[in-house]
Amino acid sequence: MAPDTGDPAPSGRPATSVDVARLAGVSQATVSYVLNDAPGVTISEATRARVRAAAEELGYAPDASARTLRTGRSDIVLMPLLAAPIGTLVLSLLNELVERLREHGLTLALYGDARSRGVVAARDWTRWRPAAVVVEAHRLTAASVRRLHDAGCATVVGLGAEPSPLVPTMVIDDGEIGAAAARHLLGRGRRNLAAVVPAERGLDAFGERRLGGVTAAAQAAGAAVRCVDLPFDEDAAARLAAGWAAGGARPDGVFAYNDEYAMLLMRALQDAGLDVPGDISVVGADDLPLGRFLRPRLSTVRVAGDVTAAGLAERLARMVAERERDPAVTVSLTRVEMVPRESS
Amino acid sequence: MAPDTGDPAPSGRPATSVDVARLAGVSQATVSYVLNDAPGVTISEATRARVRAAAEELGYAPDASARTLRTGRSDIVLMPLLAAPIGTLVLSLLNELVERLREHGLTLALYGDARSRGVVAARDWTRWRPAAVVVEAHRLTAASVRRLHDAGCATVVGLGAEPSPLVPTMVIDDGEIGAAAARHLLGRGRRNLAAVVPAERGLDAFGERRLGGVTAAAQAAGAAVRCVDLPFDEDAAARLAAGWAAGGARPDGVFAYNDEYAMLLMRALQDAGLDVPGDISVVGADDLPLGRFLRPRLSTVRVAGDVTAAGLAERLARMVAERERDPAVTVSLTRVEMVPRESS
DNA sequence: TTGTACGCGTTATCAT
DNA sequence: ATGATAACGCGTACAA
Repeated sequence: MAPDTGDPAPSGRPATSVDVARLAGVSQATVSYVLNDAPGVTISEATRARVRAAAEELGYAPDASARTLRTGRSDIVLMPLLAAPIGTLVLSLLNELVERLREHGLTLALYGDARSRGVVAARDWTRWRPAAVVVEAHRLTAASVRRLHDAGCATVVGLGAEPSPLVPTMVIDDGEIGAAAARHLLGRGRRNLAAVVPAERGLDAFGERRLGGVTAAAQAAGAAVRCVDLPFDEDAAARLAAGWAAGGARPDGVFAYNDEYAMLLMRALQDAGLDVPGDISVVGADDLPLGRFLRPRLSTVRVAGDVTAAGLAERLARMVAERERDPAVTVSLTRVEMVPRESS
Repeated sequence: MAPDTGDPAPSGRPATSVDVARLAGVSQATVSYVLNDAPGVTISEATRARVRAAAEELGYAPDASARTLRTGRSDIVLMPLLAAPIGTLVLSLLNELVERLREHGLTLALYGDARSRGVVAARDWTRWRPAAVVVEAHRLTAASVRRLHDAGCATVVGLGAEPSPLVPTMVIDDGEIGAAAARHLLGRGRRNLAAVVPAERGLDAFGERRLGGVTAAAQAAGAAVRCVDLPFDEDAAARLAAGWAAGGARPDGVFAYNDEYAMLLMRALQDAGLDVPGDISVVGADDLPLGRFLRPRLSTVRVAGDVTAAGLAERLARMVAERERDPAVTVSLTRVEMVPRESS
């Protein structure tokens, strides 16, 4: 561990701008001007240097609350807790997103209040005077958006399946995922489709959307889709597969909610003596690396391949800077791509 | 969408405690006393009711920065960005952890500065006067811990492979994972072990630790361990498997860095005509649900099965309340459990 | 460049 | 027993 040569004066409380001013022999105002590169003030280079040296020597870092209190706006991007589905997408980017936001001077704060919405929630969110609030669009109301703006929030960004009429939205279109899978299966000549979704639906509107996409695409092609609720459980999958193996109304193409469900299902089908894709084609979603280790390799729908944390952070920073409030603005987080492999 | 009956007066800027005082016909101080249930002051129930009603009517929420500025401490738990390995464990709990922290009045803020450490980093972290900082222990130094405490931080919690001499630590003991796997393989009569770890080591001291555990356990039993660097890549795995199938010095038991590596490896071994576990036993780590869908089912080492987000939040809240600073305090986040299945 | 008012909630001190 | 007054924390920005 390297020796830690930090503050030469690790004494008592952190230094304030007054301390810096005293050490540099200038006024507190000058310190502020220099360190913020304030426009419209002229300060000699010599003074600037003295101030900066003093700040460095004292290890000065401006108190965020004091600055926020004065300016009425913090550098916080507040993300009230995301419900599971959106969470998985964003969470996978989280590590890098945080870092990238930092490069734009923004701090990500997570807020845990999954159940409240509307103005009641907005009251809470405004307590830190965030520069931006990024939240599932369905938790917003006209009044809550107004409240956030009134509190100095530069931009309120919605997340959801479709553009919000209230705020600029980042759209996560799960319907398109199901649709891509369905079109693929139909293109392979499958006419009798099934969609396997988690048994506990309603918990996530996610599966619902993916299912909706399948249905729409199939109907457009005049094909049938049946929906199968399946707990994530080997026994349940085995029962389902046994039924299909026994010859009951067996689909010839299945879209699974995600790759994990696809793997569960494929395993069960094979154990029941069915051939994949001979008897039944299987398509998953999310493109887990593990899908390639199956035999046959799992076909899947890849999502958001080109949505990078850097890009998101960049976009967010711009929306803050420009106080973007136009509900017509939408950013699509889901670029969907079918990845055909051997299972279909 | 429900109608949003929030503030009856959605006017201009958010209400302040002065507004509440005026409406309730009391002083600003009284508002503070009432809403904070201040001890040592006596205020009539009638007044309390008036204050609360006024606050409710105005949709009053105290400004967090003002409160922080005054008290010198915020309700923020700051987690400077975590490097990959620890990230996966914590990240999986993140959603719920955030919510649970909220129940204790704490807000989680993520901070993106992965590369700085010591006092330089601590300066940055103190800007929000966090109630707690939770960070990888190796990024701390004596001076930085002092700085954090000086800035009012109630507790600094380290994360790491071993207890830190500086702060109470949450220990993630990866060595024990490798050791559990090795003991299991040895107990199955395997004497010629291999550990498969990611090719780009050093990037994560994680694999290093798991490997160390394997080695130690094997040595204790007088068995051999060879270390194999493997890129996460089907071709590389195929080449490795082909070599072993050709009869070269083939191990009879393999511990893979994690379940994903185990799946990659098992697939390659089987494709190369080797029998698992007949020729080679395979053990992974992390207990991914998908391991059960392999044939044979994947044996694995389960980690942190009983570390819940609620428990962590509870612990953290207590450490804040008690200003826990004793480096002797350690919380183990890794309870390791061998889960034998068919692959070993 | 500097003096100073200001933003808002907390708490010690003082007055009924 | 109840509640008001006022100082304070720290950085920012306007008037001087």
